[in-house]
Amino acid sequence: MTKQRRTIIRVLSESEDHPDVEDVHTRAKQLDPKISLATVYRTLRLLEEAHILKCHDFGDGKSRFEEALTHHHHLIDQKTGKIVEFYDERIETLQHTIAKELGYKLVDHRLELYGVPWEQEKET
Amino acid sequence: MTKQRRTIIRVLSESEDHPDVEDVHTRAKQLDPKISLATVYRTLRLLEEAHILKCHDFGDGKSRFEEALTHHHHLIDQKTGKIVEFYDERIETLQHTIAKELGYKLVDHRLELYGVPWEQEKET
DNA sequence: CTAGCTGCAAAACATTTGCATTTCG
DNA sequence: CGAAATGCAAATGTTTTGCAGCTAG
Repeated sequence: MTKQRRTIIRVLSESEDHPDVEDVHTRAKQLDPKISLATVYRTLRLLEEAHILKCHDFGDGKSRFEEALTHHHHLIDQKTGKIVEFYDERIETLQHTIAKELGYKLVDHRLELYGVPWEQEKET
Repeated sequence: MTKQRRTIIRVLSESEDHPDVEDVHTRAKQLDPKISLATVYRTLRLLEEAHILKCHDFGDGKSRFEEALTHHHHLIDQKTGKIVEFYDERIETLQHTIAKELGYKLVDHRLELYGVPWEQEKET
């Protein structure tokens, strides 16, 4: 448990959004200016493997991280890029049912909705 | 409409799986040995933008492609890497409902299930 | 003290791009 | 012919790694 790891954990626990690695590095440097990008990468991977963080890929080529405190999914606002978190028991149940119907035990799942604010369906 | 593009389209329409770019390039070279990787990348992007192909990211860092003939989702077998395709109206409906409840019009969505064959839930 | 972590710079990937050349229509 | 596509190699962006020095316990 080094100073750098504590710093990175703190950055994530103080983040309300879904920062990418660069973001985490920038925020971490605020607290410890000489922390390196490699350490950020290594620590994030470590924390993800320990199921302390969740890693997402929202379509841009970057990995975004958040604490794995609660299980939830994301709706990405195509207009503004805003990310709305949600949890819905009906989805959870249905996914287990479907997996079972296909002969599988559900181990994990990924769900992302992409939407535009209602009443605003014009294209770019 | 060049020979290379025809070749790449043919490769995809003859593929039953979800090849990554390297796979497509390898298969295309069978038909036209001097086709370049850059052309494969350019053409795949083009076909995706034309909604002729769908691009997926199943967790390894590679883009995998398939024809966009039918709307469906994927269950990835964690044991064997096998990909099972499925379509379920209940999921479709529910996703629209949830988006609407959050104040959004659903434009697109991504769903992947990760599972292990039933009766075989041991870890690696 | 010493196993394990860090920082740095270099390497490894997947993907994109500039440009001279070729091809399609 | 002229616009658009190709091939090559170099560039890009993200993530990983080798290694010497530093740190926590």
